[in-house]
Order: sequence, then structure tokens, then C-alpha cells
Amino acid sequence: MPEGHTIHRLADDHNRDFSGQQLLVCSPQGRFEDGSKKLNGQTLRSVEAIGKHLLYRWEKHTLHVHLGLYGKFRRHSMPLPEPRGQVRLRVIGETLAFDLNGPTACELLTASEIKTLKNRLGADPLRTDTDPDSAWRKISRSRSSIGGLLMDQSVIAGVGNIYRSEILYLLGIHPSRQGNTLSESEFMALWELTVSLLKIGKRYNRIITTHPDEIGKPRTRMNRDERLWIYKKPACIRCGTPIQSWKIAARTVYACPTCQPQT
DNA sequence: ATAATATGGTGAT
DNA sequence: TCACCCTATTATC
Repeated sequence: MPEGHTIHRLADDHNRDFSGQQLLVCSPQGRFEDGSKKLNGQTLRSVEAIGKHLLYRWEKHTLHVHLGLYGKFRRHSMPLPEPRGQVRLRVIGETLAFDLNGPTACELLTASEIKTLKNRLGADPLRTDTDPDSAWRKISRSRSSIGGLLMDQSVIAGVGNIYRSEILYLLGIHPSRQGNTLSESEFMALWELTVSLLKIGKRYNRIITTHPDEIGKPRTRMNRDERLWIYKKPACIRCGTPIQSWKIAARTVYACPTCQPQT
């Protein structure tokens, strides 16, 4: 279950383990039968992450994968296990393989479809070719809530429901504040924090927003509860105020009414 | 055994 | 704003 950090980590891992190799591709579940036949035996050139989307560049085709809420990759070494559950896609390399279960999207895209996809995605905090100013322009002109804007992939691509609540809590910004009430310095702080938190998430392959001094230690024993400030918490860690939760953009958002004043 | 839940997104209304 | 899609895991009975 992925936000942008997971996707970028997967792109790096799959690049390292599979790019440059001629790969066997199949669809044990059968729902990607046609596509997998076109990819089978082809060489994977590279893997690219944009927001929560993965693009696998093969010799003649580009595979688009979006995990959605349920999609999962499983990594295997030889000998390969039997497919577990509904395996949409199995890719087999020289020494490693992966299975893909339950993705929202697993499809071959044309060049123009790729362009359309990229055009509808906003600034990606984990890419170097990104333009935070485009996000600032959209946010500063919007009367939508910042909690909604952070989930809008055409504004910032890669932030999901956990990071949304964590970022706004750390900045002391109430999720219901309208985008156009943010100052430019508030936005800059938001962007910088988002970049740094997603980088940490990518490096450790998990969302960590607390204990920044513990993060550098390789074998930190933080459990999930200790890695987050506010997501699904009953009370504010800093002030003890009961955490409020409600829906914005069809997802539950969490905020401390004391640390994140409405105005 | 069955229900509820989940870090996401689309398309209709 | 809502219904719906996709699947696995966890919670509840």
C-alpha cells in the first residue's frame, strides 16, 4: 500500500535488479495475458517513477503499473514459488523475479497515452526535474482546502493519505485551510518538508515522520505507532488534545485542533 | 466464517 | 459526493 516513496523505491530496486536483462513475462492470473505475451523475452531498458505511477520501458513497449490501494509486488529468488493469490504479472530475470498482485493498472501505453499521463500529474517531490512553482501557483489560487489539494495528484504527485496528515501536523497547518490563505513561505516550508519526508520514506521503505535523530540508525526499533505523529492517533503527542478526524477528498484526515488552528 | 479495513483513483451524478 | 473497482490482511463473531 503505497504512497510516492514506495513507488520510487520500487523503481530503483527494479532498475537495479532487472534493467538490461532479457526477461520472461507471464500473467498467471490471465488478466494481462495479451500484454505479457508482447513483453515476454524482451529486454527491459529502465524503470521510471512519476508520482504513484511506474513506467517500465521495454524495447518496443512501455508498461504502466499503478498499485492503487491494494496492489502489491512480491520479490522472489530461485526456485520460484507457486503464484500466491491473483498474480496479474510475473517477471522473471536471471536470478530474481517479481509478482504483481491486485494493481489498479497494469497495461501497455502508447507514447501519446504516456504524455497524457505525465501532463495530468503535478510536481513530484522525489524527482529532480520537478517544478514546485507549478504547485505553488495552483495552491495559491485555489479555494479548495489544503488537505484536499495535498491529495490531488495534479498538484503534488506522490503524497497520499498518511503523509498528508503528518505534513500538515508538523507545519501546524489546519487541513481545512484554503490553499489561497497559505503564504509563500508556508508553501516553501511545506514543499521542503514533503521532499525530505518522502526521501526518508524512500530510503527506509516506510513512512517515518517522527524521531528524526533515530532515522540514521540502521536498526532502529521503532514500531509503526512510533513512526507517525498523528495518523490514526487518539490524542496529540505534543499537547494531549484529542485528535479530530473527518473526511476530506473521500479519505480520513487527522488534525490536532490545538496545534493546527483553523485560522 | 464473515466482516471490516486499507498508504488510491475514476467516472457518473 | 457517491458508487464502484481491485485484493489481501486483520478484526470480529
